[in-house]
Amino acid sequence: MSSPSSAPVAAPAAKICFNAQCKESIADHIAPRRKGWRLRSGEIAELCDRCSSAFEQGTFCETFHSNDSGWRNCETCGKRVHCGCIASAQSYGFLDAGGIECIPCPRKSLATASNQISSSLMFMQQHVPERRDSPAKTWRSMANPLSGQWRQASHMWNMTMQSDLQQRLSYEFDRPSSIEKLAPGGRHSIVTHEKKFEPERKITTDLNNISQDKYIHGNAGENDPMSARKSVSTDPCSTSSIVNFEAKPNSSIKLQQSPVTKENSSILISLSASFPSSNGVKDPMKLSSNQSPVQITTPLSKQFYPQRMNEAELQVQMRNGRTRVDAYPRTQLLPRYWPRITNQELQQISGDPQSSITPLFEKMLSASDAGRIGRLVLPKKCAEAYFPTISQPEGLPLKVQDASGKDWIFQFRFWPNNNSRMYVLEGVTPCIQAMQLQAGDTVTFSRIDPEGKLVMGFRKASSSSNEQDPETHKSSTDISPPPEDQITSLVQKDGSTSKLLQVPSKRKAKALGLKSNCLRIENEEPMEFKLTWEEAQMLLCPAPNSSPSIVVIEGLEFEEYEEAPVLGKRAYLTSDQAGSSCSSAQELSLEHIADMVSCKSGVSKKRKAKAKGDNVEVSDGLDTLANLAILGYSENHQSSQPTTRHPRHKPGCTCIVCIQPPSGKGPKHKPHCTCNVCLTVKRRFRTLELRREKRQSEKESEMPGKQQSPTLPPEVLPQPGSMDAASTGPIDEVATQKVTKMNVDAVVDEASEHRTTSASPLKTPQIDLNIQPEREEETLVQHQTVSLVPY
DNA sequence: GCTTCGCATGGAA
DNA sequence: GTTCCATGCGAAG
Repeated sequence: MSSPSSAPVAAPAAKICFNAQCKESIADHIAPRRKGWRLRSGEIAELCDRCSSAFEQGTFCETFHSNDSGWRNCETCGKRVHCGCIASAQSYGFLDAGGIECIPCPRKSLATASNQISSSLMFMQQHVPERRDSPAKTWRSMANPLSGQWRQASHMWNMTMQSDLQQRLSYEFDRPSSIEKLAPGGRHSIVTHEKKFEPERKITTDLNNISQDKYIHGNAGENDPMSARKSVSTDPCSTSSIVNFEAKPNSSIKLQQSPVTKENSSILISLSASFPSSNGVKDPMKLSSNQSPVQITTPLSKQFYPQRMNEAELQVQMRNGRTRVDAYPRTQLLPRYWPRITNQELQQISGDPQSSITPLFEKMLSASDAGRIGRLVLPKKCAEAYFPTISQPEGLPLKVQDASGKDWIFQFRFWPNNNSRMYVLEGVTPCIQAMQLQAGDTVTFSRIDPEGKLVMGFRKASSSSNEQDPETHKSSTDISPPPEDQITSLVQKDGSTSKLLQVPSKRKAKALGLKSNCLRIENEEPMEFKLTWEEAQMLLCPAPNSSPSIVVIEGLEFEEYEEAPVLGKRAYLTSDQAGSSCSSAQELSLEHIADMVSCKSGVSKKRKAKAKGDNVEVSDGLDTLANLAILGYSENHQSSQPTTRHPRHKPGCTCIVCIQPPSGKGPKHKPHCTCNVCLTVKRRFRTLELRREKRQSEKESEMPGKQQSPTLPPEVLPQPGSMDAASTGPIDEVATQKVTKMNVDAVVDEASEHRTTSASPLKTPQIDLNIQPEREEETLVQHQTVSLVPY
């Protein structure tokens, strides 16, 4: 350290220590200047010896800023880190799951940590009552699917003891309200952590936090050998007991003796550790929609339903002769049930920024789930882990909120099955229909805290198709967060003329019902669905029950739809009852068309019953396939939330759909209107016109007298005057109107972007915005006789 | 005859 | 071998 005695001899060479609270003079001709932190200017702060030493030793802020605000604790080692000044700005990093971590932490030995975890858990295991049904299966991370860090860490935990411990500790684990309720004032709330470094402080936290911490930093046992301190409190509301696992600073787990042996008592176990919340407000594993990145509570907990579970149920949680805690390994959910909900979905569901949402599980709908029976088979472990305990087969009604905030009442029940139970949610048909779900789609169950509300979200097959097959989690050590944006990026990078989507064949095939004739994918290899843009366009039809509003632009009328177009209906047309291919709209009967249009909810049961044949099954599968062409459909498509946003489009999109106000709202368009909507429509129409002319001229020059596409054999080419290549017969006007009504943008948007962009002043008396751009030459000709726009 | 309910069955994990 | 669960199927309404 420098001292005042080292003051500069020559004044011009003297400098002042950059530390404002020091201001020691530095004489560079006596001793080289010591470097400190990097300044915003890019230079390095020059410090005196004393300050520099403190900085190098990491005690600078402790010395000079101890009373300042901004102190936080490293999520890993618990060390205090000052986050409120530039001097320490590079001494810590933000964790994905929230909180901060001092830089040296990740450098610590992982192997050491792993060993210590083993020993710790072994020790704990010895003190936990034996389970009769403790499976000797490898525990797989149930942890936050968005936390790659934790998932990687937990993946190293392939130990039975972990599994067992996890099962024991999971019960009531992340249920702050219940914990607080059961042990009022006894411990810190999970949700409200304060960040102070208190050696013996007890903070309920998640096992995953601790395990993660141990794994990453490996200092758990180094500085603080495991010590046990019994801390048992009796649940005031039931016979449940609370077992606290406490930890000193820098230790991860301190074993508490498990006191619970009563057959009919429940165990409420929590872990106490000195790893305070990262954000100082909420549990780091909790999600708050206003947090970014999104943090999710690990789906370990047994959901508590104070509003439903009476005391008797709490006390009598035996099932099949087993106690509740011994019932089943609640946390050993199969990977396919791991919630892989995306940030967007979570935030959409959460709504209230003050609430945190805990993804519980998800399930891909089977054919029977999505069928008419109205029974959604629940994975047993999920049902027992996250739903209320039911002792009678009749079960109880369960209120579930969907993503749009609508409440649904399902009957949560079970029936005996092979000395076991089969859990179902009954009465889900309306909800599934409202969500337009089908086999292959995924429903997600989450819980919103603190109210404990069950929320059911969904993800269309299009959104999940690119997600990593959960089965791969078994072997993969590199578990990455859910590819929430994969779909988008996929399409964006292949957005020219085709959408490439991959479907995990195994899962898909299973979800669609191997026993049935639903779309069955035999190949283990990922199946690629390639849709040309034209094909995708042909899948579009107006949303059911949506009525267009007419917008007049330059004397032309356009139909505007509030709801996004429905995709996948082309698939319905591809097979008739006889199984023959039908690719032309005019071959449809009116009934088919009506079925198609009323796909949302207007299909009567009888009609659906009649459609039980291959036709519908094929359509189901192909509908799913067709839906792959959409992005974010499930997220944005909420019939209860009117929007003009096209499902493929993202915030900030300036396309015609996204920039126009909802139908019936906003200013009326006049022929010379110069609003964005009108300008866009005009520009794109001109583009189409120009392209049509260009192609016509090309055809005439290259193939005079021949009106067919060079890529198609003559036998499949449209006859003169036909609507398009797929339309070879007379056109049912009603059918045409229904089939071809679609959002303006859905048709012309990509046409203008993927094709010529030069403008043309050409106009035609009628603009058919329902044309297929590849066929616009024929379509526009057809316009002379077929108008889809009501006058 | 249709729908719903409850259970059984059997393939898959 | 056990358990789970998708689905079939018969009985009842």
